[in-house]
Amino acid sequence: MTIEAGLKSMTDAMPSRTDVRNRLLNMMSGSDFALLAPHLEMTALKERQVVEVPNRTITHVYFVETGVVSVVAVNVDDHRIEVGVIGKEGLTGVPLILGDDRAQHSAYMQIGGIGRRMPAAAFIEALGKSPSLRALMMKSAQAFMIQTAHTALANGRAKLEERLARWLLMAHDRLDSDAVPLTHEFLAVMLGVRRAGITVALHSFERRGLITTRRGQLTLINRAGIEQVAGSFYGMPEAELKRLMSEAV
Amino acid sequence: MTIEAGLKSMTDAMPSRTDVRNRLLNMMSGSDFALLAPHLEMTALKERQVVEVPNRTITHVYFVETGVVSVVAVNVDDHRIEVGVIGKEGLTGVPLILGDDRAQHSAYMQIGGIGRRMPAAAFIEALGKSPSLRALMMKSAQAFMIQTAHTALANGRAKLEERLARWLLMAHDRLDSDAVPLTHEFLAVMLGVRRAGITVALHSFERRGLITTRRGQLTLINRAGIEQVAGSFYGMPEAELKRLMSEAV
DNA sequence: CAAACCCCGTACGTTTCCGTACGGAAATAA
DNA sequence: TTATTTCCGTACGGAAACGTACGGGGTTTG
Repeated sequence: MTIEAGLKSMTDAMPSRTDVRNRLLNMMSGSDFALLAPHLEMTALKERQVVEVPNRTITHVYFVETGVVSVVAVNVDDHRIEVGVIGKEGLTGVPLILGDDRAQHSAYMQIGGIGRRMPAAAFIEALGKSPSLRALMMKSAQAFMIQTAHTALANGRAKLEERLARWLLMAHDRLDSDAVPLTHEFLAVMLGVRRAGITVALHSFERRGLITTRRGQLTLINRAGIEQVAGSFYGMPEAELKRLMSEAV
Repeated sequence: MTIEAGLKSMTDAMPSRTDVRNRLLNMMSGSDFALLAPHLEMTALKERQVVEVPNRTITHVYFVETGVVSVVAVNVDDHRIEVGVIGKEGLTGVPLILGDDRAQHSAYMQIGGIGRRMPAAAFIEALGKSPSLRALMMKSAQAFMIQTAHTALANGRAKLEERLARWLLMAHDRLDSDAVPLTHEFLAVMLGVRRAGITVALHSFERRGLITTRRGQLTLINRAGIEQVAGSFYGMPEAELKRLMSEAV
């Protein structure tokens, strides 16, 4: 199926489908891809690069291929916390899918990578033309919403170590390597806790043989063990994503 | 406009628009209302009545008119926390709007009331027929999503008193009275904290003249004061709801 | 009208995490 | 190489909320 679709898109002038690593672009029908392809632009997504600013119009949607986007809710009092992450399974600009043109949250590359982007207007136009594309994008939005709900659950009920484990697993799912290139400081911002709290927790993980650490980087070496730490705070949104995407044919 | 639309729908056999108190049903076009009306059924929404069960197909959508629905995320380990509330501004069954037929979360009447409900299948069919209805429902879904994101923020960063104040304000927005008929126990479940913690916090509110309390009920008597306690954890989702609904014409 | 139940007030020791802060080691810039 | 910056390890007192529990006063039920 993938091969067939890939070959089909080869006949188009636009980016060949075979080298696209975003899962949504991969799985959508050839005709939906053809609708988007003329507007897709390959782009580097550098660490800390901002893709959405709260209260501002969304200019582009980004189909992430490698790297991880953090979506961070911000208060007027500068309280902030991550409400979701986006990687190769998704795209930024979820509000556009629901007919809103503005970002409520801050979104930026937490871990650098690459992706394809297209202007918001072109994306909206394509959505208007294709019910099947719309359906797929809405399932993606739904998956993101489930993730956010579980972030709320974890924030309210889980301990620091459980939340940290959950975050590492979500990042790992979206990376091609076991290395997570992040400082304690940034992990702390995402989870809304002290930097020192992260340091201590990671130490504990390391002592238990779950990860190794270096300055500005940590590496998962026992994923199953980390899953055990996260317990039931990890997994449900991931299973739902799988379900939604398989339903989407 | 409302009058005109109201008169128009009077010509139909189905529920007259004038006595409908759900804001979405109020504001949608006469033709969209006509699309739904034949399937709408007036229904009592009793305290603790379950409207959605996790992992089960959604049978009906409920347009709430009075009362408050709690949407509660549940873990396999029975950790639970409220991720959103729905009142007269919205409807239950948000996943249906996004093309999913299942509920991820538990949803039940936290405060009893009345509403109109319709079978999921009929709702989906109506969505398929009317782009404008779809647009309105998606804006509603978007508003709910924003609320959930801010619940995640509050759960992660706010103190118990701030979160409790936020919850009381959100409930108050959806009630016609200043009385909130709830036990400490249920407030505790929603916020994911100890019952005793709620008791102490409410006491503090009462001492400060913000509320009065009775067994199984509390009454807001100084809303501005409660807003001050909630600080910036309250308000943003409410403002966004307003914006989204006014944009929706 | 008594028994049972539910709800609230209160208490105490404990856990978790915070705020803050300081110094040293590693990386980067000059 | 040296200076500067960034990042990490560690520490300490304190705040917030937890788990648990007990009793008493309302409210419902038999």
